[in-house]
Amino acid sequence: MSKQKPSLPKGTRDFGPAEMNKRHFILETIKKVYQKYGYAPIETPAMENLSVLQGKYGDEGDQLLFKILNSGDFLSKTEKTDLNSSKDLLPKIAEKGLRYDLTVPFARFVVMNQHNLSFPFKRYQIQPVWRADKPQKGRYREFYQCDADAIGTDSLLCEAEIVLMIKEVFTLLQAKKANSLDYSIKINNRKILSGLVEAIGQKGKETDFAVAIDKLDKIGIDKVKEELSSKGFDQAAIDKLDPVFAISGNNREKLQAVKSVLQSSEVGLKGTNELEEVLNILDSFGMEVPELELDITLARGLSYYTGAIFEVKPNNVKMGSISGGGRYDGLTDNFGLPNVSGVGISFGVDRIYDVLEELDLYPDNNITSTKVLITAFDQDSWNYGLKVLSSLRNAEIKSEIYPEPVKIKKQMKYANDKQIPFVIVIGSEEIKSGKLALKNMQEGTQEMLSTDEIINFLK
RNA sequence: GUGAUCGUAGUUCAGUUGGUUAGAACGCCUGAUUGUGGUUCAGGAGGUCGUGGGUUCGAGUCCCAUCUUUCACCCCA
Repeated sequence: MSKQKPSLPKGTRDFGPAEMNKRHFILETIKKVYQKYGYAPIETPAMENLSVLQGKYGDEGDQLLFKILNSGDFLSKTEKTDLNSSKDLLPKIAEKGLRYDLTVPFARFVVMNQHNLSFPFKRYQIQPVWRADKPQKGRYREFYQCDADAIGTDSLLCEAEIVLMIKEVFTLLQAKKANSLDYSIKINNRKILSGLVEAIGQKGKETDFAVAIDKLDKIGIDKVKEELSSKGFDQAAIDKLDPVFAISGNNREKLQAVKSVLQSSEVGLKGTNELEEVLNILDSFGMEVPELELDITLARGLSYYTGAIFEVKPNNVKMGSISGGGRYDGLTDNFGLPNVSGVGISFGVDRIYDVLEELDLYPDNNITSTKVLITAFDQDSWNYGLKVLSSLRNAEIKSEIYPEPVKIKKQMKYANDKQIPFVIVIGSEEIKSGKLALKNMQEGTQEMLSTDEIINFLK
């Protein structure tokens, strides 16, 4: 018998108590904001039928889906010739997959429950998703997304509220003011991108255009032009983009500049009008959002977006986007429910965790642990301690008793390791007098108090 | 998917041109302290050097494969 060392699948992690406390802080913050804006919680299964997932995320996305092998004798349904190609084999041996994001399962949920839902339907959903990616900085194979989506309305109020929610979440997360997260909420509209492609006479090449222009801040204008050229955009068309690359100023000024480039494109102008309306609504709220930045080059990879798109980028930490979203018109169409538009946002908890960790932004007293530990010298004291414990818990004081009356030193060490601030020591003298020793672990001081006095003190 | 990179005690890491019994710090356990943690002091336990092959009289060290880590590209939260 050889003992095997346990290990985790690539790109997955365990979380200890200290990490979970911080993660809960993030999750609770996001949840609080979602609820405040009228979103209701739902959950969907970890696995979906592959037919639901495939074809929604683009070719790259399909490759990153985790597939689940069919149960039983899965080979019995295959032919010898299927073994020649993974493409032929796959659908015969796997019909389920792990969810890749929360938006597509949500669209499925909406279609399946359309007759029970009241539209517009606003839901939030906080669950893990899985991607068969190669792990690297800020990239895991299992990670949590926190989505809020509003479906069944075209109102641009939803877009505006998304901006407000993003701002509120990141304001609340920065409980510790010593450092701060410098971030931008980037916004754009897929219709503007489509309009640009149309305006330069390259209609049909939207995807290549989006992929290339999205890299602008990373690789620069020249490289983007090179990439466009290599994707078959002719030089005259590329040159027409120069005014776009030159756009600067505040959000309103940028919008005006884009409009002039898009004069010939109906869809492009629709995009700029939508963005303008979002800015107007934000003004009506009377909220200043200096983090909001119109970025004509923002594209985002997911292929289902059709209107506004969002992305939140940290500026003082090297990390990809920590939040993203946008409007999608055709997602429920895939499942037989046309003409339903949705818009949503997703926070990437794992990346936000890494960013807050790097900037040391967690509040100091984030630990919700035991407040008092009862220790006992012998069995009689321990039995007495159970009554005390019961009283403490009835008074809603987080408390525990060391499970056995072992050496007091060991019990003390346990309290110390677990950072329990108070310890009650019970021995024969304490039982006799009814006054228990309450030790303050931080000060090292100790006083004799009755159980009631202890409860009043700790409450 | 492409290209690099890492792996030695619970943890972070040393380990010479290949050469006896693989070290340190921190942590852990025991005691100094039979009614008290965190400090101090003394002692102790703990490693088939990621895994599997190969070269060699001899491999932690060299070669190959594989898994894992980290990172860039592609793409993405």
